[in-house]
Amino acid sequence: MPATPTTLTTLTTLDEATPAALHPVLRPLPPLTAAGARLLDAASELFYERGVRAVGVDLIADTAGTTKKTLYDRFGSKDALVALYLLRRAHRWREFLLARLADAPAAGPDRAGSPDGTRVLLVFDALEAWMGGQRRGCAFVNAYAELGGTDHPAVPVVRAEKAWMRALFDVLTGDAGLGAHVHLLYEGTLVVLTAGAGATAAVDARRAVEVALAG
Amino acid sequence: MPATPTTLTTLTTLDEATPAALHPVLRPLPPLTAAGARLLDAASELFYERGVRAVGVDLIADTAGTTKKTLYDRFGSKDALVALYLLRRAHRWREFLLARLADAPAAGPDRAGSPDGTRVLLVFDALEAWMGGQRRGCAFVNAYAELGGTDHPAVPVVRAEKAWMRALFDVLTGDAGLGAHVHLLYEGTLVVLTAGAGATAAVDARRAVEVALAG
DNA sequence: CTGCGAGTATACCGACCGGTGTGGTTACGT
DNA sequence: ACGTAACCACACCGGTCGGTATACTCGCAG
Repeated sequence: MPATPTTLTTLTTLDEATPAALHPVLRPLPPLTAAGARLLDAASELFYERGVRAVGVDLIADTAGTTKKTLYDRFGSKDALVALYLLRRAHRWREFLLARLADAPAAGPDRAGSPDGTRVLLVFDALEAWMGGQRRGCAFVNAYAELGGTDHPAVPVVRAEKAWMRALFDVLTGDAGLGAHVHLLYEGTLVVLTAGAGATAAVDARRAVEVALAG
Repeated sequence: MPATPTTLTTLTTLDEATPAALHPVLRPLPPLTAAGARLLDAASELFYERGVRAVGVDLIADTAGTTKKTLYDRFGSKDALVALYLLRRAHRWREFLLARLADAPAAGPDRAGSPDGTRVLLVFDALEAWMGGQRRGCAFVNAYAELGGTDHPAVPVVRAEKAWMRALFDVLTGDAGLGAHVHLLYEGTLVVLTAGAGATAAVDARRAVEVALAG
């Protein structure tokens, strides 16, 4: 029984998928001052590329062209900055994804025999475009790997993001079992794209999704 | 094109799955002195539970009831100790898994219509037994999350482990496409078991594997 | 008896960690 | 003219990081 509420599984249509209304952890982003925005930008890139614990606040402040003082005035702590980094990334990924899905024909749920290029496959297309050949994988999985055993404020953000993706696949497929199957493929694809030895993960994933939808 | 050789994909029978012969990275484990074994044991638990970067060498030496001097005399560096931790874990997981598979009927490859309880499902049973309700997930994925962007000696160990699992699924299914599908489900299951919000990952995975094998 | 590998104990190193404090400079709203 | 929020520069804090050095004890094989 997770600490965060799981009202997400009641999601039934894409229109309800505005994250803030669905999950208190996925609150709207706070406004940022000029230096604050530079700090969050610098921190986001450094955190993603090198890991959360490997990046110190001095480096963040220097990269942003500002000072530690300003960092702590704006964000209060490094932990809060980490949580905000993941929160903003989750928002941006959802916007990126929903914008692509909004252009889809999107009649009924995606099942066997639906028109080619189902919305589920669009998610995997979006994932590939989002990743763009990067080798650092899923920011949420990475952060959880570093912080999972703690009560760090970023942990519930990670769980909320994963729950939202699962709920999205449930909606797109109209079937909880199928949604779970595709969600497992989605998470597996992210891992193999990153730490896998072969380069065929993307095409493997597409074929697997097609098999799952046809089953 | 990964730096490590990928001769693993030529694996065709389970008998060839002795890791040392297959992949130079998965070399046999070096012998350990008494204090060395205590150090590696302590380091393994601490690394897995808290993450590689979050654990200092002082803590490892104290936990093992020895000193930093001995640690550096035996292992040379923290990086080498980390790589050895993952290497030993990979060996133990493979032994655990292959022992369970050796008891299976194991006629031909697992496909649709094969006897209930295929060997592929045995892998997922073994995974669940191996994890045993832990919430810290895959040690290799976690380590890669912390070290992936570097040239740390543990990185090739992680890639070799993932490549070996992929090759194993290819052998068990007798079909590269199907092996890829099941491997994605395997990696996804590990992630969702760990960072997922719901507790149904294990049963979801079993059902998804059955669908994949039947497809 | 000697040499040596293993282990213990402890002190030390420079670098970096997250976080705070002080003081001063802009720009803006009232 | 005044207060205030945002920002910068810089010094400082205790603690921890990975790694090294010195000196000593023990068991064992030649």
